[in-house]
Amino acid sequence: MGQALPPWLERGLADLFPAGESADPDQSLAGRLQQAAGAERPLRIKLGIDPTGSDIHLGHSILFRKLRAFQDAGHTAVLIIGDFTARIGDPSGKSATRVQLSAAEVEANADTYLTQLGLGQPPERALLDFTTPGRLEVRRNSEWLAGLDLPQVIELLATSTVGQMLAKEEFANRYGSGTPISLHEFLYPLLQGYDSVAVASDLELGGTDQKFNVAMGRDLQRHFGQRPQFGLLLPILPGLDGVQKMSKSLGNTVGLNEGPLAMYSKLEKVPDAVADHYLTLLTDLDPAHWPSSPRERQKTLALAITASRHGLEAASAAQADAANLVAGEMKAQTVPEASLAAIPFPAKAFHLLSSLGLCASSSEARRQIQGGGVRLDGEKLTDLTLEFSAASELEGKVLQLGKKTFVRLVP
RNA sequence: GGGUCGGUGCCCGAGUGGUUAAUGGGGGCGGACUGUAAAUCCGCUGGCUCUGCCUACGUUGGUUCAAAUCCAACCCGGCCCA
Repeated sequence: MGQALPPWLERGLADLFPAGESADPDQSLAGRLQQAAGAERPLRIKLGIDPTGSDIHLGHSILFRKLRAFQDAGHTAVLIIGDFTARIGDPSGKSATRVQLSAAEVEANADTYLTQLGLGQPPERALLDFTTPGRLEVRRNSEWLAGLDLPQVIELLATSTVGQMLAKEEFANRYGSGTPISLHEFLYPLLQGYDSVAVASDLELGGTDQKFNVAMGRDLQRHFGQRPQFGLLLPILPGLDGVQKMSKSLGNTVGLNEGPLAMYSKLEKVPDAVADHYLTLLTDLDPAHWPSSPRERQKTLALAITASRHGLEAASAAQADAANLVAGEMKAQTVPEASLAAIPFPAKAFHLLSSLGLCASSSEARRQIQGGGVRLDGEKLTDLTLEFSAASELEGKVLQLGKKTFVRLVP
């Protein structure tokens, strides 16, 4: 009989492989943990991130939360910034070839990522523990990938077959539907797998869509004479629509950078069907204490998640504000401010909306006004030609777009 | 390399010489409704401080009073053959 895994590790697991029950440290993670504890050697937990976008959202954060849990248990997080592989583009979950990024873009994205993960902040405020010695290694895979020579690349390619590659679901779908697959995309799983070799990983974290790549890491570690890593996969977080995965391109995300009010008011309306996933994957609340009313459940998860990012005080304030705003009252204290300094006066009302970034374009702003979606201090604007002659006319007023976007105008 | 089909707005997809930013769907945004949401119904969905002016149907040129629609070259892709 094998030992049980600790609850913090099991929470929210979608897949763990190999999942042997024995005490064999090569087949059972419980065995491996025990062996590590006995040898006082922390495990090396690999998580690769693809710095292709600049904003981290809750969907990403479930992996970081798990990585943090390993850190807090004394293990070493090996965060691999895929600066080299980002220039290829991960074909996972993609229906088309990804755009390749320039080295400069990738580097800028990587910096933004680390900042959002909490670089420079104390562990209690940050997503990852950046400060405790021995808990974090940040590596870039260009360190080892950029220097590979052709014979080494060929060795990598030789470990896998076209049939294996085409067995990967995304490739199969694309091939089957006639969507182009460039040859270099086959290199991605191999290079990501080689990352595991380069950092001698004991366990790799990933979403369920990463199973192929994580398994590839095991194959390559074996090929290069290393002990293969465990693969620990977490579910893909459904987005705010409750159906598709959370993804920026689908517009169903909650960004870690969002303010408390925006975060809370988005989260309090996640569809009931996915509320439990959010509670499991994004909070530490004990399921025994989850409220039974669906509406209360939404509020609980929204409060807990917002608090984990902004602190309980700010989250509670956001909760109160959200209730007020929905009730149509204008009491919010935490309405973000927008400066009028850059607006040239006289200014048309629709120009104001686009210049302040509430609307994507001034044409859209006109349409919103026509559609009755714009209010100033609670009063609906209807006149397209409305013009303000000076900033002083607007200072201190609250401009509202739709039900959830508010901005307090300041000089 | 050869043959063949194709590249339309955020996405899919009509249109195949003639008012009009270009049918329809999806998605998105706004309004009503509601426990927030969903569902449903309604409106909007290229840009511009806009009673008008720009830019648009792969790219560049051409034919024409007039082109997304015809012609040419080029670029990109699918399929079949090599």
